[in-house]
Amino acid sequence: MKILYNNGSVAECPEEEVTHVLRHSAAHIMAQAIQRLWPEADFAYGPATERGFYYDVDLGDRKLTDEDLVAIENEMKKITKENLPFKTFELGREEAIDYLEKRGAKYKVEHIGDLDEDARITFYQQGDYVDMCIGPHITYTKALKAFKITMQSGAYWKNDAKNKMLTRINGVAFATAEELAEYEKQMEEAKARDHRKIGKEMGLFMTDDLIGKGLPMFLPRGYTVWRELENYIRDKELKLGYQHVLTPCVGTVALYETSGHWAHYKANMFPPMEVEGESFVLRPMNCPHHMMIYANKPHSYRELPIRIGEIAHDFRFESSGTLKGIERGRHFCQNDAHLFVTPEQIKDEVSKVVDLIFEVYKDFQITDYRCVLSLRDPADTEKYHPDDEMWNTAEDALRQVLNEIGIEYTEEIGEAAFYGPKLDVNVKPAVGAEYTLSTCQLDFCLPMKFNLKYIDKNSEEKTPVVLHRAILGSLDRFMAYIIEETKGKFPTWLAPLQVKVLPVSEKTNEYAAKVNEALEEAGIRTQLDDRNEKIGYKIREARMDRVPYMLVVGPKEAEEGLVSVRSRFAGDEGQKDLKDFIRMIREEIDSRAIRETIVEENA
RNA sequence: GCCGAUGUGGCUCAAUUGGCAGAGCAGCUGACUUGUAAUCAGCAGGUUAUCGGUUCAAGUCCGAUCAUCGGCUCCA
Repeated sequence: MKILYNNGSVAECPEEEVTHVLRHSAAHIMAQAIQRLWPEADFAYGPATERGFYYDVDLGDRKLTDEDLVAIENEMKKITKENLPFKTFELGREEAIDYLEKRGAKYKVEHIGDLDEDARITFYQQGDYVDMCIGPHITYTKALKAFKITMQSGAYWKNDAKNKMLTRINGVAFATAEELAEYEKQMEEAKARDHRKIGKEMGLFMTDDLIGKGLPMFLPRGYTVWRELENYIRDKELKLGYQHVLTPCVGTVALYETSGHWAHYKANMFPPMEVEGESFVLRPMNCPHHMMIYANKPHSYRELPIRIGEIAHDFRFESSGTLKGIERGRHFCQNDAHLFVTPEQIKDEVSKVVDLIFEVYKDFQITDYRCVLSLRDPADTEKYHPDDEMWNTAEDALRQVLNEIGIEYTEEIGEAAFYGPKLDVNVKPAVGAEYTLSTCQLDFCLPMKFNLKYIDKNSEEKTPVVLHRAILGSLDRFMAYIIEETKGKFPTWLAPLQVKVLPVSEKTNEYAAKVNEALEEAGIRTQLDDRNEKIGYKIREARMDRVPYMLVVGPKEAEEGLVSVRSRFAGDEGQKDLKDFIRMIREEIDSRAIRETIVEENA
C-alpha cells in the first residue's frame, strides 16, 4: 500500500504501519462524511486507536441517533467508492490560523496554539475536506476497505471535564474484511465472558434497584468463591508475618482530615453523618485506621517491619457513570495491608510484596498484565503533597528497588497517589478499560501526618515509612477478573459447586445419596441431583452450571461402590472407586491445582 | 457527574401503521424409571421499570424519575 507523507512524497507503507495509517485516514474520511451530512460540524481531534479510530466533533445542539451513525457509515462507503485522491500542503503559522479561522475551525486553531513555535503545520485534503494533520495518509480513499462505525459517546475537549463535551464517533477499521470479521467475533466472545453476564447465569451475585446502585450482593455461590479467595490470601499473609485486624467501616471526619483524604476525596465519599455534635463518614479506605493501630503503642526498631493486614470493607461514592458490576461498586472489600518499616527495610519489603504478587499470579495463572511505576505530576500542586525532597526520595527509592528486582515496567506521570508513588499492576477486562489489580505504594507522608514514631538503635525517635499494598486488590474486582479469565469455569478449589452426583434413575437415588454424603464428609462442595429426569438432562444442566466433576451412578456402580467420573477437564474419566475419587479430588483442591479445561461446553 | 442508548413473567426473546400482552426455557402437577448435552402431557406465572400526559384505545407516542449498558471525566 502506498502512502502520502506530509512533504508530498509517496512511498510504500511499512508493513507494521499499514493498519495505523488506514485507521487515521478512516477518521478523515468519516469527518468528510460528517461534513457532507452536517456542514456546521466543527472538528476537534480525530486519531487512530487500538482497533480503529474516532473523531471528536462539535455538532452544536445536534444529537445523533443510531440512524445517523448508519448514514455516516453509508456516506463513508460512498466516499471510498468515489476514490478521491489525498493531497497535502503546508502553511505558515499565521497563514494556517487565518485559513482555519475562515473555515470556522476553532478547535484546530486552538490546537495550533498548543504546538511548538517552530512546528510545521501541514494539511491533508481529499475532495472538499481539508484537515490539519501531520499524516501520513493513504493516497486514494478506495484503499479503505474494511471499516464500521461502532458507537457514539460524549468526550470532553482535551479530555478535561471543565471543557465542552463534544460528540465522539467511534469506528473500527482493518486492512482486510477477514480481520474485521475476526474482530467482531472477538467482541462477541468478550461479551459472553463479561463477569456480569456469567455472574447472573451462575447465580454468583445480584443487584436490586431498591438496595441501591453500585451495591451488588453476593449470593451463596458467589460468596463461596469469595470465601475461598479470602481464606487463600489471608492464610498466605499470615504465613508471611502479617497480622490481621478488624476495624470499623465508619470513622470520624477528623480522622480523614488528619490523613489528608478529606481535602482530596471529600467529593467521592458518602456525605458525613452528624450525630451528637460529631461528624462520621463511611470509610473510603482504611489506611488511617491502620495508622492508629500502629500508634496504639510505642515501637522499637526491633519490632519493624510491622505488617497490619485486613480484609476491609470500604465505601466510595463513585460517580454513577463509572459503576460496573462487581468490578467497580460503591461498596468493595480490599485485600489491604500497611507495612511499617525503617528506611533500610524499604527495599526488602517492596521486594517481598512484589514476590507475593507474582506468586499469587502464578497460582491463578495470570499472565496478561502490565506493571506501571506511577509518579506524581510536579506541576499538579493541588493533588500532590508539596514536598519535592520527599517525593524525590520516595520515587527514587521505589524506582531503584524495581530496577534491582528486575521487573519490566513503564513510568507514568501523574498517576501517583497524593501521598506517594506506586507500583501498579494493571490488567484488561473482557469489556472496558484497563484497571489496577495489585498495587504497592511507598508513603513518607501519612506517617508524618499521624506523627508515627519508633525508637531506633541510638534511642532516637524516628518516623517509619509505610508501604500500602493490595495483592488481590479488591476481592470484588479480583473475582470479576477471575470470572472473565476462566469464563466461570473456576479451578476446582474455587468452584462454588465442585461435584454433582447424578443417579441414572430413581432406583439408585439411595446409593447416590450415600455417595453425596461421603463427599460432604470429605469437605467437598457437592450436590445430589435426584430429580426424576433423564441422565442426559442432568448432565446438560450440570455442565451449564460449570461444575467441574459429575459422578454418574447407576446399578453397576452401586453394586461395587464405584462412581463414573465425568469431568470438565477430560470428559469421561471412567469408573473409579469412590474412595479413590475422594482422595484424588481432595488432593486437587488442597493443592489448588489448575486442570486445564479441554471439554468445551455451553455452545 | 456528563454524552448517547436501553428497560416486556425467574431467564432468553416476540408483539404490523397505537387495536384482546405471546413463546421457549426454568417452576409446579401427573405419567414414564431413565446410562453421559433437553421424555411427554397439563397447570400456573404480567399494573410491559416507576409516575404523569396525549388518545375512543398506549408495551408502542410525549414528559419526568429510577436502573442498566457503551463511552468521557474520576479512581485514595
